[in-house]
Amino acid sequence: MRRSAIVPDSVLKLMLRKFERRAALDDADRQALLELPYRLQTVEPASYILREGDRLDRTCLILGGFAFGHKVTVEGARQIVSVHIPGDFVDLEASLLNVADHNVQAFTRCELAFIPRDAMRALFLAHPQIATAMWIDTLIDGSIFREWVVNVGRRDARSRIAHLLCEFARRLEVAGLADEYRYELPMTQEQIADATGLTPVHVNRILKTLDREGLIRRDRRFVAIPNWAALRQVAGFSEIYLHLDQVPRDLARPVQAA
Amino acid sequence: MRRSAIVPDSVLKLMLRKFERRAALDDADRQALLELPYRLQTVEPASYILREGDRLDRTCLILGGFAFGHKVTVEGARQIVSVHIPGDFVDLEASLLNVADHNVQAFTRCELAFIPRDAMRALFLAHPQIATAMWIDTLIDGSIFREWVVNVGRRDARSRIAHLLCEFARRLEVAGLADEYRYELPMTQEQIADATGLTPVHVNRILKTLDREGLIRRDRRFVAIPNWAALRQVAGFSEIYLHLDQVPRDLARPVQAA
DNA sequence: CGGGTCGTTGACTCTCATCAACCCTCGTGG
DNA sequence: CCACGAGGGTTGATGAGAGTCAACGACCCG
Repeated sequence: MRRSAIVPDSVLKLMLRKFERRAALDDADRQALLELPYRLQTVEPASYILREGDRLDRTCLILGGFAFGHKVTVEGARQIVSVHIPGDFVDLEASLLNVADHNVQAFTRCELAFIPRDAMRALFLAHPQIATAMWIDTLIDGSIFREWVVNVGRRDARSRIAHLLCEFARRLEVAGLADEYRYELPMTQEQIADATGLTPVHVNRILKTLDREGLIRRDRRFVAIPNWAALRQVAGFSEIYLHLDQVPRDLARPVQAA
Repeated sequence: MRRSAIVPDSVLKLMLRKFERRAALDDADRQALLELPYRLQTVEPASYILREGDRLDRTCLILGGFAFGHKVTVEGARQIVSVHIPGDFVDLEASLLNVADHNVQAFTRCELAFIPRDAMRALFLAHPQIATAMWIDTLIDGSIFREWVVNVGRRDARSRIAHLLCEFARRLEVAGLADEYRYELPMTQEQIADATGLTPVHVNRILKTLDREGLIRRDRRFVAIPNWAALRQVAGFSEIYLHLDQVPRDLARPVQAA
C-alpha cells in the first residue's frame, strides 16, 4: 500500500561512492555512471526478484531492504547461498551471463533499481575503470561464497550460526546498518537454517544456547553481540575474506523518506 | 627434477581461444593478450601456489596439471573450495584484490604461468573486451561456488559425491580432458572428503556403494560413468550453473611434450 | 624389500534430523 | 473488543547418517 518515497538523485550516487574508492574514476566515468538508465520498483517480502533459468536482461541494485539468493535441490531442500544488503547488486552476473543459475528473493520489502543489461555492457566497454570497480564486487562475492562453503562444509552447527552472525555484524556495520554489534536480522530461524544447512529446530536450540551462554542477546529480530571476541572465537571468524580494505564504510544508508 | 618442455608460443594462445568466444576481440586485443609478460614454473604435487594472507602481486594461470583452493578452520579442518584445471586462472582475483583469502595448492605436478599484477591491470584498462571476457570467468567461478554451497549444505553424502563426479565429468569433457564419461580424477579420497565436507572413511564407503550399484567404475584414479543419466539423477545434477554456453569446448589440451 | 601413502573395513559414538506437539504474537475481521 | 488464524518460535522423544577410532591391506617408489 504505502510506498516509501525514493530520492532518485541519490540512487546511483550510492554506487558512485562505492566505486570511487576502488578505481580512479574521472569525470566522464562519474557522469556515465550517474546517467545509467534505471527503473525503480518496490517488492513485497518473499517475492522473487530472479528465478533460476530466467534469461538475463537486466541487473538489479538494492536501494533498501534485504534479499537472498538460493537454490533448491531435486529433493526439495533449499539452500540460501547469499544475502544482499542495500547498496549491493544482487545479480551483477546478469550483465554478462545469459541464464540465471539461482533464485533471488526478498527477505523484506525492497526498493530496487533495475538497469538494462545493454546499458551495463556499454558502460563497461566505454569505462574500464568502472568495469574494474564492479568486477571487484564480483570478486569479493566470490570470496564470501568460498567462506560459506567452509562454513557449511566444515563447521559444526554452533560455529556455523555464530559465523553467520559475525559476518552480518561486520557487513552491516560497514554498510552503516548496525552499531555497537547490534543489528536487525531480517531472517526467520527457518531461513537461518537454510543458510547454514541445518534444520529450523536445531537452529532454534543453538540460538537458545548461544543466548544462555551470553554470546548473543535476542529481542525479536534484533541481535546484539555483547562479547564480540567470544563469539568470534566460537565462530572461528576472520574477516580477511570480506576484503574490507576495498569496501568503504558507511556506504549505504537506507534510501527512504517517511 | 625433470621438467616438461613447454611450448611458449602456445601458452597464451590458450587464453586467447577461451576469451575469443566471450567478447569481440580485435587485433589489438589479441596482440596485447599474447604479449603479456609471464614467468613459467613447474611445481610438484602438494606444493603451495598461494597462501591465505599473502599480499597479491601476480596472477597464476594453469598450463598443465590440477590445483585446488582450500581453507582451514581454526579447529584444523580443511575444506576444499575449488578445483582448477588446465586453462584456468587459479587466482584471477589476485589482479584486483590485495590479500589472498584462501590457499591454493597443486594436486598434481603443475605447469604454471605467473603474470604480474600490474600487467593484468594495464591490460584490463586498455582492453575492456578482454577484461569483460575474464570477468565472465570470475562470474562462472562464482556460480560454481554457489553450487558447492548447496552441495555441502543440502545434499546427503551419496548425492554430494555423485555431484562432484558429475561436475568433473562435464568440466573435464569440455576441456578436452575426458571422453565418454571417463577421466582421471587427480584427488585422493581424503581430498574428495575435504571437497564434500565428509570424512575419508565415509567417502570410501560411498564410493564403494556407487561402484557396487554400477553408477561408477573405478580403476586406480580413473573414474568411468557407465550410466550418466542414473548418476546425474542421484546427484541431482543440472549443468546450468557451469554456464557452458560461455565455455568453448576442447579448450585446453595439456601443454606438455615428452 | 622396506617404508609410506592411500584405500578398506568393522565396531561404536554422536551430532543433528525427524516427528510431533504446543505456545506466542500479531494482524484481521466480525 | 475479542475470536480467530497463520506464521514463527520452542520443546521433547526418538532415530539415522555420518564421524571416530583402530587395524589391516594394497600399491608404489626408491
